[in-house]
Amino acid sequence: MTTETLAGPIPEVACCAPLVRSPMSAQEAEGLSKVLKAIAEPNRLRVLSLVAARDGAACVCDLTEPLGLSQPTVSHHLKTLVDAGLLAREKRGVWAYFSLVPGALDDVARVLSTAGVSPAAGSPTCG
Amino acid sequence: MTTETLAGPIPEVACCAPLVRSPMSAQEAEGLSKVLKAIAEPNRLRVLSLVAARDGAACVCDLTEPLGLSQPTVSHHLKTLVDAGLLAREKRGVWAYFSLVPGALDDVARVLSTAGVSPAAGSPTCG
DNA sequence: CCCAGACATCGACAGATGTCAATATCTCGG
DNA sequence: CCGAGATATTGACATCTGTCGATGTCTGGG
Repeated sequence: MTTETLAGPIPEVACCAPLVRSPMSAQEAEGLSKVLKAIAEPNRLRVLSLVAARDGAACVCDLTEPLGLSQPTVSHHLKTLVDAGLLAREKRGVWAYFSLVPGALDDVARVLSTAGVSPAAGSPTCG
Repeated sequence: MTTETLAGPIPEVACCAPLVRSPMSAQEAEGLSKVLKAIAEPNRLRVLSLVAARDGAACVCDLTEPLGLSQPTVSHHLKTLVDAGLLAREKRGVWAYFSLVPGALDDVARVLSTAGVSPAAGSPTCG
Protein backbone atom coordinates (compact mmCIF):
# COMPACT_ATOMS: atom_id res chain seq x y z
CA MET A 1 0.00 0.00 0.00
CA THR A 2 1.70 3.11 -1.14
CA THR A 3 -1.36 5.18 -0.37
CA GLU A 4 -2.65 4.58 -3.86
CA THR A 5 -6.30 4.59 -3.01
CA LEU A 6 -6.75 8.18 -2.05
CA ALA A 7 -10.29 9.08 -2.88
CA GLY A 8 -11.56 6.79 -5.53
CA PRO A 9 -11.15 6.18 -9.21
CA ILE A 10 -10.28 9.72 -10.26
CA PRO A 11 -13.14 11.67 -11.85
CA GLU A 12 -11.79 10.98 -15.35
CA VAL A 13 -12.31 14.63 -16.13
CA ALA A 14 -14.81 14.10 -18.88
CA CYS A 15 -13.06 13.03 -22.00
CA CYS A 16 -15.30 13.97 -24.88
CA ALA A 17 -18.01 16.15 -23.35
CA PRO A 18 -17.89 19.44 -25.21
CA LEU A 19 -19.99 21.30 -22.64
CA VAL A 20 -21.27 23.53 -25.40
CA ARG A 21 -22.90 20.82 -27.41
CA SER A 22 -25.79 19.16 -25.68
CA PRO A 23 -27.46 19.89 -22.32
CA MET A 24 -25.26 18.48 -19.61
CA SER A 25 -26.75 16.06 -17.12
CA ALA A 26 -26.50 16.73 -13.40
CA GLN A 27 -24.16 13.78 -13.07
CA GLU A 28 -21.84 14.94 -15.83
CA ALA A 29 -21.77 18.41 -14.35
CA GLU A 30 -20.90 17.02 -10.96
CA GLY A 31 -17.92 15.10 -12.30
CA LEU A 32 -16.55 17.94 -14.36
CA SER A 33 -17.10 20.33 -11.49
CA LYS A 34 -14.93 18.21 -9.23
CA VAL A 35 -11.91 18.67 -11.48
CA LEU A 36 -12.62 22.33 -12.12
CA LYS A 37 -12.99 23.07 -8.42
CA ALA A 38 -9.55 21.56 -7.92
CA ILE A 39 -8.13 24.00 -10.46
CA ALA A 40 -10.21 27.00 -9.48
CA GLU A 41 -8.20 27.97 -6.43
CA PRO A 42 -5.46 30.60 -6.59
CA ASN A 43 -2.82 28.67 -4.65
CA ARG A 44 -3.53 25.46 -6.51
CA LEU A 45 -3.19 27.29 -9.81
CA ARG A 46 0.20 28.45 -8.62
CA VAL A 47 1.07 24.91 -7.57
CA LEU A 48 0.35 23.65 -11.08
CA SER A 49 2.33 26.51 -12.52
CA LEU A 50 5.28 25.93 -10.19
CA VAL A 51 5.34 22.20 -10.78
CA ALA A 52 5.34 22.77 -14.53
CA ALA A 53 8.08 25.36 -14.25
CA ARG A 54 10.37 22.95 -12.40
CA ASP A 55 10.53 20.64 -15.38
CA GLY A 56 7.36 18.96 -14.20
CA ALA A 57 8.55 17.66 -10.85
CA ALA A 58 8.58 19.34 -7.45
CA CYS A 59 8.50 18.28 -3.83
CA VAL A 60 6.56 19.88 -1.01
CA CYS A 61 9.59 21.70 0.32
CA ASP A 62 10.01 23.38 -3.06
CA LEU A 63 6.54 24.87 -2.86
CA THR A 64 6.05 26.15 0.68
CA GLU A 65 8.34 29.12 0.26
CA PRO A 66 7.12 30.51 -3.07
CA LEU A 67 3.51 30.00 -2.00
CA GLY A 68 3.92 31.45 1.46
CA LEU A 69 1.85 28.65 2.97
CA SER A 70 2.48 26.16 5.74
CA GLN A 71 3.62 22.64 4.91
CA PRO A 72 0.31 21.00 5.88
CA THR A 73 -1.61 23.41 3.69
CA VAL A 74 0.62 22.70 0.71
CA SER A 75 0.23 18.96 1.29
CA HIS A 76 -3.52 19.46 1.43
CA HIS A 77 -3.60 21.28 -1.90
CA LEU A 78 -1.36 18.67 -3.48
CA LYS A 79 -3.65 15.91 -2.31
CA THR A 80 -6.60 17.73 -3.81
CA LEU A 81 -4.82 17.96 -7.17
CA VAL A 82 -3.77 14.31 -7.06
CA ASP A 83 -7.32 13.22 -6.24
CA ALA A 84 -8.52 15.25 -9.20
CA GLY A 85 -6.15 13.39 -11.48
CA LEU A 86 -4.11 16.47 -12.32
CA LEU A 87 -0.93 15.62 -10.44
CA ALA A 88 0.94 12.35 -9.95
CA ARG A 89 2.76 11.56 -6.73
CA GLU A 90 6.04 9.66 -6.68
CA LYS A 91 7.80 8.88 -3.42
CA ARG A 92 11.56 9.06 -3.91
CA GLY A 93 13.37 8.36 -0.69
CA VAL A 94 12.19 10.79 1.92
CA TRP A 95 10.84 13.21 -0.61
CA ALA A 96 7.55 13.12 -2.49
CA TYR A 97 7.77 14.40 -6.02
CA PHE A 98 4.70 15.70 -7.80
CA SER A 99 4.40 15.96 -11.54
CA LEU A 100 1.72 16.97 -14.02
CA VAL A 101 -0.33 14.11 -15.38
CA PRO A 102 0.22 14.36 -19.14
CA GLY A 103 -2.91 15.43 -20.94
CA ALA A 104 -4.99 16.05 -17.83
CA LEU A 105 -5.12 19.82 -18.20
CA ASP A 106 -5.58 19.45 -21.92
CA ASP A 107 -8.61 17.23 -21.35
CA VAL A 108 -10.19 19.97 -19.26
CA ALA A 109 -9.29 22.55 -21.88
CA ARG A 110 -10.87 20.46 -24.60
CA VAL A 111 -14.12 20.16 -22.67
CA LEU A 112 -14.36 23.91 -22.19
CA SER A 113 -13.37 24.76 -25.73
CA THR A 114 -16.12 25.55 -28.19
CA ALA A 115 -13.83 25.01 -31.16
CA GLY A 116 -14.15 21.25 -31.12
CA VAL A 117 -17.90 21.44 -31.56
CA SER A 118 -17.77 22.09 -35.27
CA PRO A 119 -16.44 19.13 -37.26
CA ALA A 120 -12.78 20.05 -37.54
CA ALA A 121 -10.50 18.59 -34.88
CA GLY A 122 -10.17 14.85 -34.76
CA SER A 123 -9.67 14.03 -31.10
CA PRO A 124 -7.73 10.83 -30.47
CA THR A 125 -8.94 7.91 -28.37
CA CYS A 126 -12.40 9.30 -27.99
CA GLY A 127 -14.67 6.66 -29.41
CA MET B 1 -27.29 52.15 -19.37
CA THR B 2 -28.33 48.62 -19.87
CA THR B 3 -26.97 47.54 -16.52
CA GLU B 4 -23.50 47.27 -17.95
CA THR B 5 -21.57 47.98 -14.79
CA LEU B 6 -22.43 44.99 -12.71
CA ALA B 7 -19.35 44.21 -10.69
CA GLY B 8 -16.39 45.89 -12.25
CA PRO B 9 -14.27 45.55 -15.33
CA ILE B 10 -14.64 41.78 -15.83
CA PRO B 11 -11.60 39.74 -14.90
CA GLU B 12 -10.49 39.54 -18.54
CA VAL B 13 -9.82 35.83 -17.98
CA ALA B 14 -6.17 35.94 -18.77
CA CYS B 15 -5.55 36.11 -22.44
CA CYS B 16 -2.13 34.68 -23.02
CA ALA B 17 -1.10 33.19 -19.70
CA PRO B 18 -0.31 29.55 -20.44
CA LEU B 19 -0.36 28.51 -16.76
CA VAL B 20 2.16 25.82 -17.62
CA ARG B 21 4.88 28.16 -18.74
CA SER B 22 6.22 30.39 -16.03
CA PRO B 23 5.44 30.56 -12.31
CA MET B 24 2.14 32.36 -11.90
CA SER B 25 1.98 35.37 -9.61
CA ALA B 26 -0.53 35.51 -6.79
CA GLN B 27 -2.35 38.28 -8.61
CA GLU B 28 -2.59 36.35 -11.87
CA ALA B 29 -3.80 33.29 -10.02
CA GLU B 30 -6.45 35.35 -8.26
CA GLY B 31 -7.83 36.68 -11.52
CA LEU B 32 -7.88 33.35 -13.30
CA SER B 33 -9.37 31.70 -10.24
CA LYS B 34 -12.31 34.10 -10.31
CA VAL B 35 -13.34 32.92 -13.76
CA LEU B 36 -12.67 29.26 -13.02
CA LYS B 37 -14.69 29.40 -9.81
CA ALA B 38 -17.59 30.72 -11.85
CA ILE B 39 -17.36 27.69 -14.12
CA ALA B 40 -16.54 25.12 -11.45
CA GLU B 41 -20.06 24.70 -10.13
CA PRO B 42 -22.35 21.92 -11.35
CA ASN B 43 -25.45 24.02 -11.88
CA ARG B 44 -23.51 26.80 -13.58
CA LEU B 45 -21.91 24.26 -15.89
CA ARG B 46 -25.40 23.13 -16.81
CA VAL B 47 -26.45 26.74 -17.30
CA LEU B 48 -23.66 27.25 -19.82
CA SER B 49 -24.57 24.01 -21.50
CA LEU B 50 -28.26 24.85 -21.64
CA VAL B 51 -27.66 28.35 -22.95
CA ALA B 52 -25.44 26.97 -25.68
CA ALA B 53 -27.98 24.31 -26.56
CA ARG B 54 -30.72 26.91 -27.07
CA ASP B 55 -28.85 28.47 -29.95
CA GLY B 56 -26.92 30.60 -27.49
CA ALA B 57 -29.80 32.52 -25.93
CA ALA B 58 -32.03 31.64 -23.00
CA CYS B 59 -34.08 33.48 -20.42
CA VAL B 60 -34.39 32.70 -16.74
CA CYS B 61 -37.74 30.99 -17.17
CA ASP B 62 -36.15 28.57 -19.63
CA LEU B 63 -33.63 27.41 -17.05
CA THR B 64 -35.51 27.02 -13.78
CA GLU B 65 -37.30 23.85 -14.85
CA PRO B 66 -34.41 21.84 -16.34
CA LEU B 67 -32.17 22.84 -13.44
CA GLY B 68 -34.72 22.20 -10.74
CA LEU B 69 -33.78 25.40 -8.95
CA SER B 70 -35.77 28.37 -7.75
CA GLN B 71 -35.88 31.53 -9.85
CA PRO B 72 -33.74 33.56 -7.42
CA THR B 73 -31.07 30.88 -7.41
CA VAL B 74 -30.97 30.75 -11.20
CA SER B 75 -30.72 34.54 -11.32
CA HIS B 76 -27.88 34.36 -8.84
CA HIS B 77 -25.92 31.88 -10.94
CA LEU B 78 -26.55 33.90 -14.07
CA LYS B 79 -25.23 37.01 -12.39
CA THR B 80 -22.11 35.12 -11.35
CA LEU B 81 -21.50 34.02 -14.94
CA VAL B 82 -22.13 37.52 -16.29
CA ASP B 83 -19.73 39.01 -13.75
CA ALA B 84 -17.12 36.48 -14.83
CA GLY B 85 -17.48 37.62 -18.43
CA LEU B 86 -18.82 34.29 -19.63
CA LEU B 87 -22.42 35.30 -20.31
CA ALA B 88 -23.93 38.44 -21.78
CA ARG B 89 -27.28 39.80 -20.60
CA GLU B 90 -29.75 41.40 -22.98
CA LYS B 91 -33.06 42.76 -21.75
CA ARG B 92 -35.77 42.22 -24.36
CA GLY B 93 -39.12 43.45 -23.15
CA VAL B 94 -39.96 41.75 -19.90
CA TRP B 95 -37.51 38.94 -20.51
CA ALA B 96 -33.78 38.87 -19.96
CA TYR B 97 -31.89 36.82 -22.48
CA PHE B 98 -28.48 35.39 -21.69
CA SER B 99 -25.97 34.32 -24.30
CA LEU B 100 -22.43 32.98 -24.37
CA VAL B 101 -19.75 35.62 -24.77
CA PRO B 102 -17.94 34.52 -27.93
CA GLY B 103 -14.44 33.30 -27.16
CA ALA B 104 -14.74 33.55 -23.40
CA LEU B 105 -14.70 29.82 -22.75
CA ASP B 106 -12.04 29.37 -25.40
CA ASP B 107 -9.84 31.88 -23.60
CA VAL B 108 -10.07 29.80 -20.45
CA ALA B 109 -9.38 26.64 -22.42
CA ARG B 110 -6.32 28.19 -24.00
CA VAL B 111 -4.90 29.16 -20.62
CA LEU B 112 -5.29 25.64 -19.30
CA SER B 113 -3.99 23.95 -22.41
CA THR B 114 -0.37 22.86 -22.44
CA ALA B 115 -0.36 22.49 -26.19
CA GLY B 116 0.30 26.14 -26.87
CA VAL B 117 3.50 26.08 -24.82
CA SER B 118 5.58 24.34 -27.41
CA PRO B 119 6.06 26.37 -30.60
CA ALA B 120 3.26 24.91 -32.67
CA ALA B 121 -0.06 26.76 -32.49
CA GLY B 122 -0.05 30.37 -33.54
CA SER B 123 -2.47 32.08 -31.18
CA PRO B 124 -4.07 35.19 -32.62
CA THR B 125 -4.01 38.64 -31.01
CA CYS B 126 -1.58 37.66 -28.32
CA GLY B 127 1.31 39.99 -28.75
C1' DC C 1 -54.07 54.03 -13.07
C1' DC C 2 -53.62 49.53 -11.67
C1' DC C 3 -52.64 44.73 -12.21
C1' DA C 4 -49.99 40.66 -13.77
C1' DG C 5 -45.79 38.64 -14.89
C1' DA C 6 -40.56 38.31 -15.29
C1' DC C 7 -36.56 39.24 -13.10
C1' DA C 8 -33.36 41.20 -9.36
C1' DT C 9 -32.21 41.90 -4.60
C1' DC C 10 -32.25 40.94 0.41
C1' DG C 11 -31.86 38.19 4.63
C1' DA C 12 -31.04 33.96 6.58
C1' DC C 13 -29.17 29.47 6.95
C1' DA C 14 -26.61 24.96 6.25
C1' DG C 15 -22.75 23.03 4.20
C1' DA C 16 -18.26 23.31 1.92
C1' DT C 17 -13.56 25.16 1.97
C1' DG C 18 -8.83 27.11 3.10
C1' DT C 19 -5.83 27.71 6.78
C1' DC C 20 -2.85 26.64 10.65
C1' DA C 21 -0.82 24.27 14.99
C1' DA C 22 -0.12 19.90 16.79
C1' DT C 23 0.80 15.33 15.99
C1' DA C 24 1.59 10.94 13.52
C1' DT C 25 4.08 8.30 10.00
C1' DC C 26 7.78 7.13 7.19
C1' DT C 27 12.78 6.90 5.48
C1' DC C 28 17.57 7.26 5.95
C1' DG C 29 22.08 7.38 8.45
C1' DG C 30 24.76 6.02 12.37
C1' DC D 1 17.69 0.89 17.80
C1' DC D 2 17.51 5.83 17.74
C1' DG D 3 17.33 10.48 16.09
C1' DA D 4 16.64 13.83 12.32
C1' DG D 5 14.12 15.41 8.61
C1' DA D 6 10.24 15.31 5.08
C1' DT D 7 5.59 14.51 4.46
C1' DA D 8 0.74 13.18 5.82
C1' DT D 9 -3.10 13.42 8.98
C1' DT D 10 -6.09 15.43 12.54
C1' DG D 11 -8.79 18.98 14.86
C1' DA D 12 -10.36 23.47 15.10
C1' DC D 13 -11.75 27.73 13.21
C1' DA D 14 -13.13 31.67 10.18
C1' DT D 15 -14.78 32.49 5.79
C1' DC D 16 -16.98 31.59 1.50
C1' DT D 17 -20.85 29.65 -1.10
C1' DG D 18 -25.31 27.70 -2.72
C1' DT D 19 -29.97 27.70 -1.60
C1' DC D 20 -34.55 29.38 -0.58
C1' DG D 21 -38.56 32.51 0.84
C1' DA D 22 -39.94 37.15 0.91
C1' DT D 23 -39.85 41.35 -1.25
C1' DG D 24 -38.58 45.07 -4.56
C1' DT D 25 -38.31 46.75 -9.45
C1' DC D 26 -39.50 47.08 -14.11
C1' DT D 27 -42.42 46.35 -18.39
C1' DG D 28 -46.65 45.75 -20.94
C1' DG D 29 -51.82 45.38 -21.19
C1' DG D 30 -56.49 46.78 -19.96
